[in-house]
Amino acid sequence: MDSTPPATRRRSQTRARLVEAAEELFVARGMHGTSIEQVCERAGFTRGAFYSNFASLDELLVAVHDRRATLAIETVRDAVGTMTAGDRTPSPADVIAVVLERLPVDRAWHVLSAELSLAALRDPALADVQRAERAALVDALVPAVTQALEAAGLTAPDGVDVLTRDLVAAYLGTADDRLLHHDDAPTVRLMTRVVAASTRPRG
Amino acid sequence: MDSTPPATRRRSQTRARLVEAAEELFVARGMHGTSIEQVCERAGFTRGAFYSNFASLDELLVAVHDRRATLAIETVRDAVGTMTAGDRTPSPADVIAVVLERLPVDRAWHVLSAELSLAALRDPALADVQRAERAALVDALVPAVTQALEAAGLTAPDGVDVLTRDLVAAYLGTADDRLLHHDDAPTVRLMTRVVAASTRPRG
DNA sequence: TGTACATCAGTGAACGCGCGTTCACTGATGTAC
DNA sequence: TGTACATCAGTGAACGCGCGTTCACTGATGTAC
Repeated sequence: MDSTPPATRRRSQTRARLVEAAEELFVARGMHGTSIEQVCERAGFTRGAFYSNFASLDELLVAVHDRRATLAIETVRDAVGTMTAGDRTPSPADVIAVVLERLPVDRAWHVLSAELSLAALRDPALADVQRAERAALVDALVPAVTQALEAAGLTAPDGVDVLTRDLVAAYLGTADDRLLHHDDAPTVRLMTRVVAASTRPRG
Repeated sequence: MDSTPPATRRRSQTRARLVEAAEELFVARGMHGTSIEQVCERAGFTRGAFYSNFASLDELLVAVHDRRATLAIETVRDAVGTMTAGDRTPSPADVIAVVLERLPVDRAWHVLSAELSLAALRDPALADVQRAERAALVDALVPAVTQALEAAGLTAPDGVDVLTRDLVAAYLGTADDRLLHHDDAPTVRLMTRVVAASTRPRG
């Protein structure tokens, strides 16, 4: 997307500040409700700095998402690591609870995902970004699900990766309800149903 | 939302033309990528006509959604009616297949829903619109699900409405995949799983 | 049914601002010696 | 370690356009008689 990689330290710091400012503004007002000038002003630069680092707002959106996705993956890995380190072996319900609790899928994440979804429906390059991001999230979750199934004495006939993808879909499909009602129950119920229907006792 | 109801025939025609133009543009360029001037130009009016009929772009978005939602509900009812009229009694798989085939949840619908989701996260009034729209869709589907369960000799212990809501969530959670990969399989699989986990043999 | 009148929906011109984009420049950063 | 120089990142002013918003107006629509 960007032709020249950030060479100097100064440059990468500028990029980082622009990306952070853009993230805050995109969440608050939407990507198309945000002007390049607003991003630069919040980051403490003049508009020229933007053009020296990015070609378009879309490119900024991708950078914002790269950052978010990286943080999300790290958080998931940490959560999985914590479960592994404990004495008790986790059940599927434990995994669902822990992931729900730790996943940084808050209002901000949801807003940015919706923005990316919209952009992806209009630009194939952004569709690839979205697909890659979703896949990375699923990959990061697979070990947790695998481990939980083993602990519970269950197998997933279609494969753990398929089950994990279904769980993420269930999670995202109930996102509107969850965020607007502030109630995890529908999400937990649907995810539990998915696990029940997609697993069998080991043997 | 709008203080004065469309009184005269002329007025309601103007509104309708503005709403249609807005829908096309919102789908193509996004709500915030669309200017009031563009809407008016496409509808064949000057900008004053917009201000004579709507207070803001948000109000136009609501009008666009009201129209879409009405059409979607009608389509679903027709599909349900068709199934009822036939000789065979439908199975759950039939219901899933028919609804998937007939639901007007194409790219355009998805774009508009994403726009509404975004707007709803910033404006409680729009969140109510979104909630009502989702609820109306679920309500329209409940008879089809009820009928399919009866035909298959199944009951839904948590209630058909809950199951239907889960099915819609499953459908929406796989929307990105479905639209980007042009593959219904993940959706069908997830919905089938939900039915399997949420029903029991009648008895 | 026709005429006179009142209402009001949409016109179109005008104002001005925010912002995208460009570009000659400056001063900060890194390098060679 | 210090100095001279080259590079290049970000500045800030300038240009102009698209568009939001307003408003006095006109001519289309509906009503009273």
